[in-house]
Amino acid sequence: MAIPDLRTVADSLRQRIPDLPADLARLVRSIPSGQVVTYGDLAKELGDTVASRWVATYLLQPEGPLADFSHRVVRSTGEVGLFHNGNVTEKAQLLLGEGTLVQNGRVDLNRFRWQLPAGIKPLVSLKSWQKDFPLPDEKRFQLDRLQSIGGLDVSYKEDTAVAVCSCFGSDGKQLKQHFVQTMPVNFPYISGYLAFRELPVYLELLVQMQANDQLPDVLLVDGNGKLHPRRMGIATMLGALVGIPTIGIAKNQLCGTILCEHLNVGQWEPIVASKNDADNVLGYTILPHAKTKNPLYVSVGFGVLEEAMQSIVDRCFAGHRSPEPIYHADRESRRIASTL
DNA sequence: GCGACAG
DNA sequence: ATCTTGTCGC
Repeated sequence: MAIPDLRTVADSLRQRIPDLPADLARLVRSIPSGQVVTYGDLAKELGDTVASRWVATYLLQPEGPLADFSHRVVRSTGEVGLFHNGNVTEKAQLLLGEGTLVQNGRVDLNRFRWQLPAGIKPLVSLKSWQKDFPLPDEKRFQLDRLQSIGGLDVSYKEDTAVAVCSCFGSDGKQLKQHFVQTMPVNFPYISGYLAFRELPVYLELLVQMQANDQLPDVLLVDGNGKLHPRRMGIATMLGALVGIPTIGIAKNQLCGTILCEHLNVGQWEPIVASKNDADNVLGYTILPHAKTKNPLYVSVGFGVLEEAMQSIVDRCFAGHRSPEPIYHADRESRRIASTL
């Protein structure tokens, strides 16, 4: 696959990403006085209950934009729950003032629960996009012609993302140069949907690198590839969008089952879909060195076979937990974000 | 109460 | 990811 014009790719991707905070705001404002919904009701209406945590933290922000409405959102047990200003008594008083009975700190959901109207569920659309994500023909990856390895990571200063791509030689240890891209972010972090938060800034970064004719031969991405509930983590989506081989490198396990009971340093151990589906290898876990007891979770993104993936990642280990290109991108993006 | 979810 | 004081170890 030839590398497409990334300006076009970046623009069309951004158009397909929903405005989740606006969708949540519309739902919360639609709750009538005298009625309540739960955090999970809102998440379900957005399309995935996994978004419950984001819904709760968003509504509980101290100076949040929905402060005038969020008292109508309670826990699934009926408990009134926390309030954005820390004053749980005020939340109960506001509910009582609207005619919503609060007894022993709880609302009777059978009586006061508002049925949110069924609408377009943005997270359902994103899930089906991931499930059917178009995977172009993979360029035959030549390990012996590998010249540059890029490491990608993002840090944040409030709602500004700072993405860095650190370019290393094929030895995986020598830094050649690095590129930086900053962009405001709107899409929240929701487990399983990381790509929709971080792809826009990555693509803008790669647009810049393409203009300088400095795109690496392979990209190590902070996050997962195939090791994902829908087998479509950020590394896979990014690789398929830009036509560059990618590898996903995560510091925490998102899904899957590790069959072996003990990890030996430097040894690649498979992560399978489940005990019942033990032939379905989604990725690998590896302990980079004896100093850390925390392993990494590595999976194929796009356009790389597992053998080449292991060879590339192995040569990038040099005393840190993360492969050097990712380690450098992480440190540099964090440093720049802290100056904003 | 338990499980628990990349960044 | 970020927030955040002290603390442990090389």
